[in-house]
Amino acid sequence: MVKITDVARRAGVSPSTVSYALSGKRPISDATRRRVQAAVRELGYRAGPAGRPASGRRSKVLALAVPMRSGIHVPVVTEFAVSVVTAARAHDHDVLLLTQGEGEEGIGRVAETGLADAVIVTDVQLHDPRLPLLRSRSLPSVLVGVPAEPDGLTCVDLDFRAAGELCVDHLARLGHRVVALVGSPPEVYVRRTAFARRLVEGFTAAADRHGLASAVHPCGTGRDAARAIAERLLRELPALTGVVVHNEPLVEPLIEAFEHLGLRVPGDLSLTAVCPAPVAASARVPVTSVSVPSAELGTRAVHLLVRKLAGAAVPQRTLLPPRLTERASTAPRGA
Amino acid sequence: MVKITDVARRAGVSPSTVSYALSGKRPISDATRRRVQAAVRELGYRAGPAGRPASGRRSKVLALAVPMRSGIHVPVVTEFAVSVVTAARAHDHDVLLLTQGEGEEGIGRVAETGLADAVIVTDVQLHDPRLPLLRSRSLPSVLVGVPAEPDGLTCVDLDFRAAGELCVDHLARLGHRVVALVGSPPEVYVRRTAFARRLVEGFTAAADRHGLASAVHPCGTGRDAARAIAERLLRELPALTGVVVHNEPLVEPLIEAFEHLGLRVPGDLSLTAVCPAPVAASARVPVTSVSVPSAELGTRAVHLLVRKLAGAAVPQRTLLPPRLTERASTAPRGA
DNA sequence: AAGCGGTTTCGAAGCGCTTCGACCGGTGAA
DNA sequence: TTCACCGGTCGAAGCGCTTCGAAACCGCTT
Repeated sequence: MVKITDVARRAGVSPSTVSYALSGKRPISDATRRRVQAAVRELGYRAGPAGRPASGRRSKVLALAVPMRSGIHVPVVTEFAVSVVTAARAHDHDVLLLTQGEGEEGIGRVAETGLADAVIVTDVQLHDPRLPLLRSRSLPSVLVGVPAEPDGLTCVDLDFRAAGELCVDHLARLGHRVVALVGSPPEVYVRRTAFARRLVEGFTAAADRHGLASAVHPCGTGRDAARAIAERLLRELPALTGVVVHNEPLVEPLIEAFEHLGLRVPGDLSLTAVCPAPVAASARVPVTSVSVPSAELGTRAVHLLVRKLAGAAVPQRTLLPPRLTERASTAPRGA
Repeated sequence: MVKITDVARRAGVSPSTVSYALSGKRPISDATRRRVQAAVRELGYRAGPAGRPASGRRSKVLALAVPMRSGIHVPVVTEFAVSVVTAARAHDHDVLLLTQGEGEEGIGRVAETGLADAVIVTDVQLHDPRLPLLRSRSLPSVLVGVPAEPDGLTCVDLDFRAAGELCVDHLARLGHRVVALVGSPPEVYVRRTAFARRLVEGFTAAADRHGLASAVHPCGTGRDAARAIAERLLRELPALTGVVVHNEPLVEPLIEAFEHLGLRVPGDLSLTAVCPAPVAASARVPVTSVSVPSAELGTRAVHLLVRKLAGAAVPQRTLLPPRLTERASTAPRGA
C-alpha cells in the first residue's frame, strides 16, 4: 500500500503538503501541486481510510439498511441498492450493506463504532422500531418511506397517496364507476408499512371524490391467490370494471385469472398497477402503471444524505410525484 | 462515541489492559477482566474500527463485488448477497457493496486503500478482467464461479457440469432419447461466463454418454423468445421429448409456449430446469429442477475468506454437488 | 533478607492521515 | 531601508486502538 509519506518523499515535500495539495484546504503553489500530482500518479497513491476515521474525520462510508422482509419485491430493492451505490460513488463514498436479523442492532453498531458516517434506512414502517435509534444518535440518516411521526427525520418516497389517486383518476376519466384495489400481502399491512397504507388512502379518497363504488383487498401472491381474489371481487362487485393492483408478483397471475373467468383485459376490465416499469411492460397484456422509481429514490436518498453530512439543511419530506404510463390494459368502459 | 480510554478510566486500568482484556491476547487476572467487562457494559463500549486499520490491523470489512450485468437473475444475486452479509456478521465482519461501472476500479480501490480486508467476486467470467488484479494484489479473495485459469485463486460454485449431467441422466433414466438444452441469453455465452458453458459441457457429455440425440440453444428471455425457441426446437427435433432449461425467467414462458403448441408437460414433454427452487416450485407446472444454492454459496464464500484471512490454507476449488428435486414436470417417455 | 521466576499491568510507540500553529522568504508600503 | 503582511511550506500533535518491552508485584526458595 502506497502511503502519503511515500508520495511526500517522492515529491520532495512534507506529508502535510501532500495532504493540502490533494485536499485543496490550503493554498499550494502550482509548481508543488504539480509535483505532488505527478508523484501520486507515478506511485498510484490513493488516500486510504486508514488514518482518516482515527483522526476524527469521516470514513466516507454510507450504511444501507435493507430489511429483506417477506412481501417486498426483490428486484425493486436491488435496483434501489444499485442506484445507492452508484450515487454514493459519485460522491466519493462507499456503501456498507446491512440486512435484517441485524438491522436494528446493525444500525446501532455502525453508529457507535463510526464504521459509517450515515445510514439509509429502507422499508420504513409506520412505527418503526429503528426510529428511536435514528433520532437519539447523532447519526445522520435518510429514510426511504415515511413513518407516522416523521418529525426531525429526513424521508424520501414515492408519493403513494398521489399514486393511488392517479390510478383512480385515470379509471374514472375512462368512465369506470366501480373500482377495486388489490393490495399487497396482508403482512405488509399488519406491519403497517407506511407506503401501502398511503396508497390505500389515496385510492379511497379519489374513489370517494369521484363518487365511485370501491373496495380494497389485500392479497397474497401466486396463481391461487390471484384466482381466489378475482372470483371474490366479481362475486362481491358484479359491476366491477376497474382494478388497481399494488402487488408486483400478482400483476401477471391476476390478468390470467380474470381472463380465465372470461373477462378480457382491457375489453371487459381495465387494470392499472403500481409497480416497477419492467413488470408492467412485460406482462401478457402490457399494463398501464405508475412505476416505482427505485433508482431515483436511491439517488435522491444519497444526495440528501451527502448534503446533510455537509451540514446543509434538507427538506424533511421529499415525495416524488407519481407518473402514470398508459399501456394496453386500460380502455374506456364498454369500449 | 465511547472510547477505550473511557472504559479504562471507569475500570481503573490502563487502555492497554482494556485492549488485552477484550482481545484475550495476553493473560489478564480474573478480577480485572471482570471490572473491565462491567465497565464495557455500563458504558456501552464497542471497539470502533477507528484506530484499527490505522495501526495496520484488519478493518473487519469484506467487499462484495456484484457486477449486475444483464442476463443475470436478480433474486439469485440478492439471495446470495444477503447470505454473504449474514455469514459475514457471524464472523464479526461487515460487507461493503461494490457494483459494476466501478467493479474493476472498485476492487483496486478497496485493495489499495485497505478499506476492506478481502473481496468476494461474483459473476466470474472465463477470462475475467478482474483476475489480474486479484492475483497481483495481496488482497485475499474468493471467486464465485470458476475462470479458465483458476490457479492461485480460490473459487466456489455450484458444479454446473454435474448439474447438466444430472438433468440429462434423469431424462435418460425416464427413457427420453432426444433432448435439448435451452440456455441462457446469448450475451452470457459471449461474455463466456464460466458457469453457463460448464453446464453445456455437462449436458453434452451426458447426452453423448447415454447415446442421446441432443441440441443446445441459447435463448433470450420473454414470451416471444420462448415461443420462438419452442417452435424451432420442434421443427429441428421432431422427436424431442426432453428439455433442460438453464434460464430462470424463461421457465414459465417456455412451458406456456409448449402447451400453446399442443404439447402437455409432462405428458408429451419432460422438462427440467437449473434455477432457484422458488422459480421451479411456483411455475404453472412445478418443475423438476437442480436448484442454484445461492445462499449456501454465499456462506461458503465467506467461510473460505475468513479462513484465508486467518492464514489457513483453503481448497482452490469448492464445487457444490448439484441436487435434483423431482417435481411435476418430468415423467417417463410415453407415459 | 536477598534473589528468582512468574504473573499482571502499565507506558510509550506507532499505524496513516489531517490539521493547527508557526516559520520562512519575498513583496509592497512607509 | 525597515516592517508588516502574505502566500507557501513544514513540523508536531492528535485521532482510537494495538502491541512491544519493561516495570511492578507476588510468593518462594535459599
